[in-house]
Amino acid sequence: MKDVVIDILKHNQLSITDNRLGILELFQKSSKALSHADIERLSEKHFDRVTIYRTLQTFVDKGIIHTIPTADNSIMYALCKEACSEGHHHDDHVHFLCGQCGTTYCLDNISIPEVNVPKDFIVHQTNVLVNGVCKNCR
Amino acid sequence: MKDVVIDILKHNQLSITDNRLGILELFQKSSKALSHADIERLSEKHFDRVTIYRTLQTFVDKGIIHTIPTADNSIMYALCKEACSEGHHHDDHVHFLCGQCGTTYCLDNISIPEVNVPKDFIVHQTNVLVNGVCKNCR
DNA sequence: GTAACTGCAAAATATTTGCATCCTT
DNA sequence: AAGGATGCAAATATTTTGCAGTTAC
Repeated sequence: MKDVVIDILKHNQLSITDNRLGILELFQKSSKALSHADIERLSEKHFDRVTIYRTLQTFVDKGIIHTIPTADNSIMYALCKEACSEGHHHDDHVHFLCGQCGTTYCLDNISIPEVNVPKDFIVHQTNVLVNGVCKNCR
Repeated sequence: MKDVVIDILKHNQLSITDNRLGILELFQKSSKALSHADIERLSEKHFDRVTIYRTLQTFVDKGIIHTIPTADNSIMYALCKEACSEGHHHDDHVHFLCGQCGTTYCLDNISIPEVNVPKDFIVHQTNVLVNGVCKNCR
């Protein structure tokens, strides 16, 4: 586990620090997307609020995690698949938000359907956010 | 124009006030989605910041406007189609966010494709957010 | 040793709440 | 007249910035 996390940091030319290891492990351990508040709450050692902001931003910039647009506009983060690289995200999977427990899932296996936009528009990326009830809450 | 706006308010048992008329007209006039900041900036009479918050919330509750989940997690609002009613939104259209000018469009004519989720999940609503470049910016 | 990272303080920004006043019906 | 809507002040919450001290390499 820790090795994987260290590898990720090395691959992205980031120095190995407690903070980054801890936060990245949280993502590894979690099958769900995490908010800034989740991270503050879940991490055993207390990480400074500001450092968490900066770490998350760094990870997003490096393509290690991605943000998820949610219906209630809270910011959620989740690990990217390998295809992501700096400045270029390819998270073309479906996100599912459970209205009961508030959990956000990345449904990695389900690919995004083609969406037809007007001819004059250029599509870079498509996000699909499904709201409903997850398997644990029904 | 004003008549339409007044009708909308009446249909929703909301009293007719300058504030609501003004904000609702902004949405009518705009082909794009608006943020709280947009509304503060665009409205001719200065509306109190707090009142705008409350008005937007009221409109969302009543199903007059809906929020749009954006990739950068700013909150955008746009008029709902008639099918929306209190507590129940049916905005199953595609939202398009232009990375150049930052404009959010509701592509009303383009319906949401079916998304297959795991059998254990119940789908209530699907949002599709397309990022790219709009016709004006290419 | 040096550059990058962190934590604290504080600034800037965004959102919510309470309450007295005003406006719509 | 009565209830809802507004605006102001202020409380909270969220995010950003500056900087000095610490850590990774």
